[in-house]
Amino acid sequence: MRIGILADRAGTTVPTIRYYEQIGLLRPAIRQSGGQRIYDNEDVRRLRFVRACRAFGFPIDEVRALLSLTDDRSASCTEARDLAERRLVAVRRKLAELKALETSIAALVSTCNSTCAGGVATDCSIFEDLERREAPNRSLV
Amino acid sequence: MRIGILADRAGTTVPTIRYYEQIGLLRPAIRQSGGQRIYDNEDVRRLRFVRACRAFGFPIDEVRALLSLTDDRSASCTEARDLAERRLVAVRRKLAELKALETSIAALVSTCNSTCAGGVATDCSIFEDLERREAPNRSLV
DNA sequence: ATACCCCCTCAAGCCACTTGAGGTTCAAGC
DNA sequence: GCTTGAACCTCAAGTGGCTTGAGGGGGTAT
Repeated sequence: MRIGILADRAGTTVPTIRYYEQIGLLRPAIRQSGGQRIYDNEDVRRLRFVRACRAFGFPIDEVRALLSLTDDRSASCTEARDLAERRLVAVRRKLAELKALETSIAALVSTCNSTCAGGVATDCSIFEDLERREAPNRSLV
Repeated sequence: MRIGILADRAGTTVPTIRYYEQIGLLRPAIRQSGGQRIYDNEDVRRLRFVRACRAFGFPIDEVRALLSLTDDRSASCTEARDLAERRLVAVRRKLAELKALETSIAALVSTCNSTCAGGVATDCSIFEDLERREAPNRSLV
């Protein structure tokens, strides 16, 4: 199959596939006489796996590690589990940050609504709140 | 005061301040004879405001908008509130994504622990789960 | 032969900084 | 007055994970 079909089947885009090939995450595709890349069902499976890992938030380097684990009969399952566990910890940390952030922004909005809605912007409570900096420290998005 | 002091007082770094100046988020600093940037307390206030906005997750362009609102006597407070509300919606969306993600990854880990811990990596339940792609669609981090 | 879509490569752009190289300024101590 | 060393300067490139754009070739249906 050609690259556009692979992209559809794996739920991603053509440039992304070429990008993955370029950084060595997917092995170089076989080419037709005209230079066009040709893929098979195994490529669909691998690309889906990569996209699933990415959707789970694994960075590319960890996807690389996971990919190689899927082929390594000498590796232990605990390596995969440990990667997943570390991901889980990271996700939970981010979740806590984001919850605190949600609380803070909601407070920003509701204070403005109850004390100054419709007034002159320069006097808005949001600016006072932002200058007092009650925002949680967080890894900037 | 010099740039290093400003960085400390605003809880950020020297290169970040220069970067903000470069992109026009902070106005160009006055220079000493030797070329070194000099700041005053108003600069501390503005930089703190910028960092607070960033900590709240506002992208640079929105920080720019918020900064100009702080000075614009003809603007309405609702403009600031609307920006904050849109931010709140975005944060809540991300929060929902992250919660779903947490559930999925936790399932990944616990299935592995109960069915295959210590086995050969190639047979790990994590890979089966990832290939079945139960990950939520999400804006990739 | 023509139209048209899909494909190709290479390069640059995005966001918000961070890092590095290589050089200058300034305050303190001798 | 001289040396040291921290703090400063500029300019360029790197980070992650793609996306976008320019400019051209391949494949197939009419």
